Amino acid sequence: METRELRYFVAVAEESHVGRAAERLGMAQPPLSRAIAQLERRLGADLFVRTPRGVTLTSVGETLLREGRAALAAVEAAERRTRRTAEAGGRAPVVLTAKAGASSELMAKLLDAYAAEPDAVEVEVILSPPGHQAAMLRDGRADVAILHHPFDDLSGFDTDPLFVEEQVLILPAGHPWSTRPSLTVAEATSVPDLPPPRWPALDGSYPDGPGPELRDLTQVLQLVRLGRTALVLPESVRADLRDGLAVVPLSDAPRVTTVIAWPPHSTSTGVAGLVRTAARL
Amino acid sequence: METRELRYFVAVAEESHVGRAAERLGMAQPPLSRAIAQLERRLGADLFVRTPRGVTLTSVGETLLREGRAALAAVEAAERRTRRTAEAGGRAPVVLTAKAGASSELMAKLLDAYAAEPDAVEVEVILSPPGHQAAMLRDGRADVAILHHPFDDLSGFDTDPLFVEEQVLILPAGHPWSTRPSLTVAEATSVPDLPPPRWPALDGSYPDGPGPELRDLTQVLQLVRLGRTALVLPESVRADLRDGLAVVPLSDAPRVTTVIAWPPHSTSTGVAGLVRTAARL
DNA sequence: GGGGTCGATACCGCGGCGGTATGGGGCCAG
DNA sequence: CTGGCCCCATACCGCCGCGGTATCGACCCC
Repeated sequence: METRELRYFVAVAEESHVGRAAERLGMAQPPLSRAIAQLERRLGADLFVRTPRGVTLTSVGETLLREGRAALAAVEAAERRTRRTAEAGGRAPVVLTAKAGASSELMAKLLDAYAAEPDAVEVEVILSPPGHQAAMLRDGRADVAILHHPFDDLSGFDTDPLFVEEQVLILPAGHPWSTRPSLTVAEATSVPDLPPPRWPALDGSYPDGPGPELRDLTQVLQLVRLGRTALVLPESVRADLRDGLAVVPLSDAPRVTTVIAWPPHSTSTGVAGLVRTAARL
Repeated sequence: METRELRYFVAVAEESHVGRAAERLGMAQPPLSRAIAQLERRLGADLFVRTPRGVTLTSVGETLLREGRAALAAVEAAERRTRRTAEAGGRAPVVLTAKAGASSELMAKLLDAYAAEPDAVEVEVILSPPGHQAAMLRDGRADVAILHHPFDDLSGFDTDPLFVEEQVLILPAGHPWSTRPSLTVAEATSVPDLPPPRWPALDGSYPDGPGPELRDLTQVLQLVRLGRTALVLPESVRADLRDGLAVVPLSDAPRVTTVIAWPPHSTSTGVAGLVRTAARL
C-alpha cells in the first residue's frame, strides 16, 4: 500500500464525500474515485458504502482509517525528522514541545542543565495549545514533550516522571470563593458565572460552550483577572501569577505528574541526553 | 514520501550494497540507484556515502532508517489489520500473540472468560519465539500480546498488569544443584556444563554460543530433562512440568509481571473486550 | 417529471518507473 | 604499472498508470 493511496483514502473518509476530498487534495474527482475503487479491489473489500449524499465508511474502512492515520503520521514523522537532521548538517537538533505557559520554571531548569552538558545539541522549543503535544511527537514535529499525567494521553510513548504536584483553582481576586480554604473538584468545575475556558482541538477548531476561546496560559490568566473565567491548574503556576488572582487548593483532585515523553524508537543522542538530564533534576 | 521509496531505502541500508538490495527487491540495480538519488535530491541531503565496496549510511541516513522502519511497520500494520477485518466480513477478529509455551494456564483462563462474553469476537492465538511479540504488534501481525516485564520491551504499547510471580531455575532432576533451597541470579546464569538455550533473533537467525537452538518451551523443557541445558523461568511453569525436572527458586531475581499489551491507537471492540476481561481475572 | 447532486465510467496524454546497455572510478593481482 | 574486476551512476527506451476532461447513470427533491 502506498502512502498516496492512504492519503486519498483518509481524505475521502474525513470528508465523507469524494468530490470535496478531491478538491482538498487538489485533483479532479474521477481519478480519486478510481484510486479508491482500486484500493478496494486490492484489499478485496468495500471501504465505503455509496449513498446519494456521499459516502460512509464500512467497518473495514473504519479499521483502515484508524490504522492509516497512525501510519501516515509515522511516515510524516520519518520525513520531517530526516529533513531536520539534514538541515542541521547531520547533527540532529531536538525539538521539545510543551503546553504554552505551563511548567516554565521546570523547563528553564531543564534547558539550562542540558545546555551545560558536554555533548548537548541545539534544542528548539515549541509551545502549543494543550492536547497537541502527543500528535506532534507522533508526526515528527517534535522529538520530546513535557506532558502532564493524568491529563495528557501518554500512550505510545516512553516517559520519565519529573515531579508531582497538587492542583488548584485559579479565581479572580475578590471572588466570593477566593477565601475558601479548599474546594472539591465538583465545585471547581462549575464555578457560578465563570465558565471554564475552551481550548482548540487538534484541527484548530473550538468546542461549543460559554467559556472564552484561548490558546495559552498568559491569555487565560488575564481573563481570569478580568473575571471572565476560572480554571484548575497545577499549583506550580503560582510562580507565574501576578496580582488580581486568587488560588484555592482542591481537596480531592488527583495529583499531577509532570513527565518527559518521547517516541519509543527514538535513539537520537539529543533526546537521550535531554532525558538523562531531566532524570537528574 | 512514498512507501516504495522507503522500502527501497531500507533495503539498501540493510544490505549496504545497491546491487544486493536490488536483487532482494526483485529489480535491476540502475532504477534502484536512481530512486535513491532522487530521494536524496528531494530531501536535500546525502543518505549514503559511496565507497568502493558498497555504500554506508550518513547520520541523516541513520535517522531515516530508524524512522522509516517504524513508518513501514505502521503501514504494513494498517494493511494487515484491514485485510484481516475484510476476510472476517467486517467483524474484526483479534490476533493474540504470546511466547510459545509460556503462561498457558493464564491464557486458557483468559480465552475461556472472554469467549463467555456476550459480544466476544473470534480470537486467533499465535505462539512465537520470545522477543517477537512486540514486532508482531507493531507490524499488525497481532493485535494483543501477552508480555513479561521486565524481560520484554513494553515501550510504545498500552499495558495492563495481569499478575506477578517469582522466577525459578529449571534443572534436570538429579543435578547436583537440584537439592539447593535457593540460588542467586549469578549462579543460575552460569550453571556448570549446562549452557543457557539460544532463542532466534527477529530475523530468524541464532546468536552464537554453546547452548542449544530452540523455538518453544516444550522443546526446551525436554532438553533440560536430557541434561543439555538449564534456564530461568517464571514459577508458573511448574504447572506444565513433568517428571525429570527440578525447580530451584532464585533468591535475588526481580519479580516478573505478566501483562497484556496492545497498540495505543487500537480501538477495536475485540481488543477492548479482551483487555476488559483480562482486567477482571 | 425535470433539475440538481452525487459517484462511476470512458478515453486520452504524459510523467515516471523499471528495463538494458554502458560509462567510469577505485582496488588489487600479477 | 596495468588489466580485470567490482561497484555505482548515467543514458536511453518502452510502457504502465496516474491524472485530466467529458459524460453517464443513479438517486432525491421540488
